[in-house]
Amino acid sequence: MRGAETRTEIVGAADRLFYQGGFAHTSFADIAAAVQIARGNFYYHFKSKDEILEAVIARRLERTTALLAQWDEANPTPRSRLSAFVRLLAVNGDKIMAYGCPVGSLATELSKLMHEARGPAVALFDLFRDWLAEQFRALGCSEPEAQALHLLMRSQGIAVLANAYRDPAFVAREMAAMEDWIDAAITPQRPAIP
Amino acid sequence: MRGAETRTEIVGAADRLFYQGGFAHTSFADIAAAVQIARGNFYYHFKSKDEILEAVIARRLERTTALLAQWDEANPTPRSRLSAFVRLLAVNGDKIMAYGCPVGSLATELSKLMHEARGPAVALFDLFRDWLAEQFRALGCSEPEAQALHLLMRSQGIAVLANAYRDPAFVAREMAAMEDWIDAAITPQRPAIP
DNA sequence: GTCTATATCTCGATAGAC
DNA sequence: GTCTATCGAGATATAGAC
Repeated sequence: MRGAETRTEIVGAADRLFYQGGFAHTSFADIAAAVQIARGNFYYHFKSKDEILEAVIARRLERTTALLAQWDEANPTPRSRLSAFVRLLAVNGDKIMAYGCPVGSLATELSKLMHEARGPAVALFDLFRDWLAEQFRALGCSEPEAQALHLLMRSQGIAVLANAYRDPAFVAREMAAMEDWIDAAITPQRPAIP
Repeated sequence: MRGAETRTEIVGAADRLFYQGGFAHTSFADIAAAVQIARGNFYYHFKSKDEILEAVIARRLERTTALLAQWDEANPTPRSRLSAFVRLLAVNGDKIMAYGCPVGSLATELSKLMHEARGPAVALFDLFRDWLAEQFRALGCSEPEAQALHLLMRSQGIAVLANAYRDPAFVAREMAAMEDWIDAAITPQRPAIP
């Protein structure tokens, strides 16, 4: 029963290497070196490289779902849950500055490769979008989906520029701006001239 | 003197193919098929694939500089110039939904490849950042560089999600939100309690 | 299950005829 | 300047011993 364990290690290493170096640029030799197994051994666990990618995306979907559930548990109010999302940019700050956002960069790469796994990769965005929309809905906002996509859009823009410029001050400033935008978005609108 | 013409065609085709399919995934065979020359002929014009990438980035820097100058000429006010930047998302809407932003996706890819041309690719961001900051400065804003990076951040986030979801309504909505943000940013602040 | 050895392909790059 | 022919490296994938 060592097999299942090896398979898990392969998927974990592939997940990390696909994030750090991209899917196409990561070879079996790279993964084999990380897991310390022979190249030929891959094909006992996976039929092809695309099948490893499928498993990596499935793993990310599981872990993201678990992360969102953990955020639900740790934060009692929808407002504090939105802050948990914003804080992810700080928690993963160093990785984002080095490699960008794992969700966005994979979706962009698979789009350019016209890879069939592009759809499943975009499903990772769906998880965040639906969870964010749920929070805005709970706060009584009028357009929870649009507001969810707006926050997702900001996180992606921040990740791209954080990776380009590698400036922690930029990330901190834009995180604060996200918090301000959230506060304004969930404040009931008053007419300009009362 | 056909040589210079061929070189220009190679760089133009490489520019388009690097954008559509990514740098690493685009082969000499792909470029050769587009320009209709033999593979071996590349090495009369370029020493290596990296040298073609250098030429592509140089071409993009030139063309972006020309675009910004054209925006300056066509728009008399700094405010209308900022709108020209926003409108780029609509002008290139179909390409962005299909391939993402050419600047952001190249910078992200070269970062993952740890390619030496990452710096020159990020210089494309600098052109937009400095030009945007110039407009905010002309409008008397207090933090023109930060505001420039904020607009750049939004355009990148919109491009990533536009490529993921391919929803023109999302792009249109976020373009309008960018215009609203600009109007609020350039409005002289009044104290909350007059 | 894991290994070694190898087949097959594509890539970037080179050599030399024209 | 452009071509054909080809090299060597590295990729995915397969075959078969253990």
